[in-house]
Amino acid sequence: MDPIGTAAQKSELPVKTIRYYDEIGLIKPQAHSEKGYRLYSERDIQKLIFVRHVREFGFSIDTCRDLLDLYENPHRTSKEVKQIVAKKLVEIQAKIRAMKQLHDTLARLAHDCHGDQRPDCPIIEYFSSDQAVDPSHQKECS
Amino acid sequence: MDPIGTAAQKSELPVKTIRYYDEIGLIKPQAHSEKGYRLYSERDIQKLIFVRHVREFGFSIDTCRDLLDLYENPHRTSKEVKQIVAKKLVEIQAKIRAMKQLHDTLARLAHDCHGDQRPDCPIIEYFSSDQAVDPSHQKECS
DNA sequence: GCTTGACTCTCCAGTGGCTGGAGACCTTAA
DNA sequence: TTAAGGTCTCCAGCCACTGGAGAGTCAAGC
Repeated sequence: MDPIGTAAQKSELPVKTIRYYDEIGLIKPQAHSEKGYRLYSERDIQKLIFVRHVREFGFSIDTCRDLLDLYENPHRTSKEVKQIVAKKLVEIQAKIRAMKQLHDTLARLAHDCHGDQRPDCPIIEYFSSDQAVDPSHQKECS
Repeated sequence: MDPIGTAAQKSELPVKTIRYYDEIGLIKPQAHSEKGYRLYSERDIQKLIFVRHVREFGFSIDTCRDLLDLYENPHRTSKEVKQIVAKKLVEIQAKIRAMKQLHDTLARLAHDCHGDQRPDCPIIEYFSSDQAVDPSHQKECS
């Protein structure tokens, strides 16, 4: 049973984040010391590592909850897990497409811009124009 | 001189957002009515549209401020504008690369997962393993 | 003139997922 | 015994809004 600092080292998560996960009920320490210190079991630390990985893939805390439930449930089906991941894959694909559009439009504008001492600038003109439209029709990272 | 609702229609921004831009000093209305209603000039509305476009490309409000200054400044150099865009392009490229990594890793895991009624699941195993590393070494959209 | 409905105002709270800091308490080693 | 470091709770802030309450204002129709 490790105090929070040790759990932080083992899980490679900040202490603050681990306390936050406790607060929101994502991962609660198995026990508390007499003086109220959080005490994390090895199993708890495995869960912290699990959540860190899941978060690194951009899943929300809510999805972490779902995946953690599946992780803990011996009667889970791989179908459930795969569905969650498949949905995320579609999201990621959409974001990549949108960001490529943003990139290409910006790159074209930058290419057309002289980048010299004169004020004339197709980039500014593009942002000013009434016709300019978000090329992806959705915001980056939204 | 339009009240905020009309400015919202013309700029295609929510009323709340326009009030927020006033509050943070990004775009202040040219005038106020006797009763304290915000009144936006055509120039103000052009700035709102400008900022909407810039935001749609994922630039921060702070960068909007910089670009708005350049937009307003007849002595700007296109070099300054191009530098800002070039920096953003590098950011976007990095994010696209990172997201592609995430995508490919997730896609591989999904491919390897049977997605049936059994609990065995390479996705869960990957998230559980101590060795699993964020393939991009940076979080999505951070 | 009166009512109705749409518009606007300010102020406060919430979003997600933390992060930082204050101030108090606890533990451990020299 | 003292100092350093760890931990606790609580509150505030980040970004860029968004939602809602409650009050005031405006324009149209009767």
